[in-house]
Amino acid sequence: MSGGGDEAGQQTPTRNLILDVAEKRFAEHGFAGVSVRQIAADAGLKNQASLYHHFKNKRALYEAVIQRGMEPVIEVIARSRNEPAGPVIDQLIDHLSEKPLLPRLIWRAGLDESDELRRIVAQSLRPLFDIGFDAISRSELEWEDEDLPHLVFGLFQLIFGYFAQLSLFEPITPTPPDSRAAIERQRRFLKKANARLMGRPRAEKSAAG
Amino acid sequence: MSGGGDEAGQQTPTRNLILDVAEKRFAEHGFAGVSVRQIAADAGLKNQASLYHHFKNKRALYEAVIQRGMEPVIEVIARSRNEPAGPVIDQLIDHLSEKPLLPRLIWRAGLDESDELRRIVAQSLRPLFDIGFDAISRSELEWEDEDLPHLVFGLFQLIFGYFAQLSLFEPITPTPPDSRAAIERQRRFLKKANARLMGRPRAEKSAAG
Amino acid sequence: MSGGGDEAGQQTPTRNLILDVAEKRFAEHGFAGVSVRQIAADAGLKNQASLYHHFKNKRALYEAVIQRGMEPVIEVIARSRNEPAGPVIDQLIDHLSEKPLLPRLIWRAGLDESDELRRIVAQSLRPLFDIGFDAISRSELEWEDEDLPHLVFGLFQLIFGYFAQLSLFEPITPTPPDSRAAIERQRRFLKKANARLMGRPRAEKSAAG
Amino acid sequence: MSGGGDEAGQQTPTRNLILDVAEKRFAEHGFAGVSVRQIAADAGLKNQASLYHHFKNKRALYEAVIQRGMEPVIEVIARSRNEPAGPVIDQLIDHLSEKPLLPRLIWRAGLDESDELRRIVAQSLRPLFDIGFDAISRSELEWEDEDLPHLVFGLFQLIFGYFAQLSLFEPITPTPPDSRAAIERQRRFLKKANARLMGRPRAEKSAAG
DNA sequence: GATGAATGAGGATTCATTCAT
DNA sequence: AATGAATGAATCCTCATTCAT
Repeated sequence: MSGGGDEAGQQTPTRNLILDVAEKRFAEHGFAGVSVRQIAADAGLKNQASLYHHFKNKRALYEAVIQRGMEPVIEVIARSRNEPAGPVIDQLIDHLSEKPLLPRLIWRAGLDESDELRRIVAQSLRPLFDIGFDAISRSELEWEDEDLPHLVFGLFQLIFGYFAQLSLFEPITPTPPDSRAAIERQRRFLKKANARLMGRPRAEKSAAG
Repeated sequence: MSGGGDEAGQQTPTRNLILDVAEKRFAEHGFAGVSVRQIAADAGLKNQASLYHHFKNKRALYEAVIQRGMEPVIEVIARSRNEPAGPVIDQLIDHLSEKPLLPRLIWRAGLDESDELRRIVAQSLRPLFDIGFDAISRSELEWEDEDLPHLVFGLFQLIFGYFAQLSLFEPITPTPPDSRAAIERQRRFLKKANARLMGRPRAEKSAAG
Repeated sequence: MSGGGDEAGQQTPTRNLILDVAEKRFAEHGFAGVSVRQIAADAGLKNQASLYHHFKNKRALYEAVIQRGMEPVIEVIARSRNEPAGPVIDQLIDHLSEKPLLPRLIWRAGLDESDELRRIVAQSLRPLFDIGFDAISRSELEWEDEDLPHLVFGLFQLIFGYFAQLSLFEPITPTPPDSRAAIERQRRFLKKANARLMGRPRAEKSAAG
Repeated sequence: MSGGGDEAGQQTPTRNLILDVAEKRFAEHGFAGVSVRQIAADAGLKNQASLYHHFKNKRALYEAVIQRGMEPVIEVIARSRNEPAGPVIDQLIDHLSEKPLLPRLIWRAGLDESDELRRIVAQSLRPLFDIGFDAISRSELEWEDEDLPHLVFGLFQLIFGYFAQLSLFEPITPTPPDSRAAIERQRRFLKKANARLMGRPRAEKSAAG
């Protein structure tokens, strides 16, 4: 849960600076769309060679970025074990909306590239999925067992997808999708949607009965 | 001197062949992750130069691929006007699962690149969103007006996201996410989810009662 | 004196059109600086291939342009045989200032490229040089025989150089170097310079004495 | 990330070597007529990429070549301030004949390309023109004021033109135009011509009187 | 006489990476 | 820890040219 990783991640300031700018670039343009030169330049290095002092190669840098990016998400999730879904969603939204690069980074990594990368991401998301399963199993709703993975994955799509693909949302929303207001609407929407999907209907039913 | 006018799209076989292989590559690796050389080679061209007879440059080819890819989706949607949501979902799933490259292509284009590309995609999705609005407005559910865009966008995420990010789903599903069985489960899940989100359950409930 | 050349120069309108636009481009950017594609496009051809119906290859086109360009210059010079230098200068200036591409074309060809080209140009200029020799030999001035080629070549430089390198003249002239006024000044200058160089001054001197 | 600041011109040996071979090539074939690959190869680089460590791009290299080439010319001229025209001509001839690439380089740059280049050249020649004006204004000759720029420019043509277009001179000279003998003849010619143009005649007149 | 298509070679430039300093 | 220099391979794209139609 510490993250670990190939080179254990020493914490020099330059290394962190590189990770910062790389995160930004990779989130925006993907692995293949970014050059080492650009990252080095953004990090204030006068030479690309310097970067190789901190990371074995471009791919290692990419993976370090992903790993570092996933860490806080994992923490948020870990902290939420045994909490009800509502607060988890809240915390995820808080985190994702404060670090807008993160969802795109994860989104891309899941879409992109080698098995290796996807394994990292999938593995990191595992706890989130588990929480989902837990929460569902505590609720009394008529989903069949075989539906559960689809439901969990769907919730993941709803939560992360919004922040990852903000720009596609733009044409149909009155205020910019990354505005405070829009994010709060999305928060409310997600909670309602979650409630409906997770079985509030039943509650309503019993209330109605 | 050639270029294949922006939207004209003459239908020479070579041009189509190029589009086919480019679609595959772009869907798999994204714009920056594919080289013109590779596409040309895949298309059986002895030389990259030949490709430039059909497309002004790499980007133009990419956009042509997107445009061609979006077309059938748009048709499916257009045909579904005034139909209930259920069948629309069915048709979308049929289409997306038969053309597995398409969702990833769209997903990437929405994530990626220039405003231009995103405009194409967003514009193409517009009718889908409109159908969503229509369907919702006909249902009797307690969504507030300002929630509607979020709901519509959420449904889009649920439908396309599954096919676009199959591989992230793999660790938590018993059968491969692109297997017949998994797709049918996803279909059922989507319909149930849609029903719950859209509020139809109520009708069913009352009917059942 | 007809020009002749490799392919005898049929006179189709397209061929002439190509020559026109090629002349312009070659004069402006030199042989290597122009692409066949550009010339074809300028000539309204939809395809570069069409150009090869009229000229064996790029080089042949270039030579045809030079040859065609030199022709009228040669004629002007030929007509001037046995005339005094003054009128020859006048006619040359008239011609060069009306066809501003010509001097640059010749200038470049003399500077550029293969022996072949330079031979064409040098050969075409031969009569001009001969006229120079004639005129000088008729004047009574103290140039020694071995100076004569230098003098003749110098006059060539003065006459053609002005029009070929207008832009270098720009910073030191009050009116644009290709303006009517500037050209008339250059005309007057050339005549005076010629008179001084060729020895007419003497006549003036003796007249003055 | 490198680039060799616009006018800084660090003096690494490789950089100078590149400049040397580029000067030669550019003088002979012009900007468009030379490939970066050729220059890199001539400079002993195993790879074109190395060249880009020293110059941002081909054009920057070209401009550096021009700038470096103009420098000594400018110095020669600067040193000659307030000297009579004769010695200036001598020094220019010495310099130009020892560096035979230079005149062609300048000639081409003045003929060629972007405003930028021409500005560099024109600006560099400015002092030469000024010296010309000075010399003329000290002589007592009947040129009218408005003729002066033309006269100065004419002298420039005579001096540089010979060396720039040697090959056109070849057919009419007994010894090769770049032979010692021919250059000395040109030197004598230029001085005589200068004397005649600049008004020494008068001096002769007064001497005769 | 004109054109669409194709192609080998080469254009400039950038890639990620290494190595000596 | 950082950098200047170098490099092989690859990038996208254009070159001049040919050929079937």
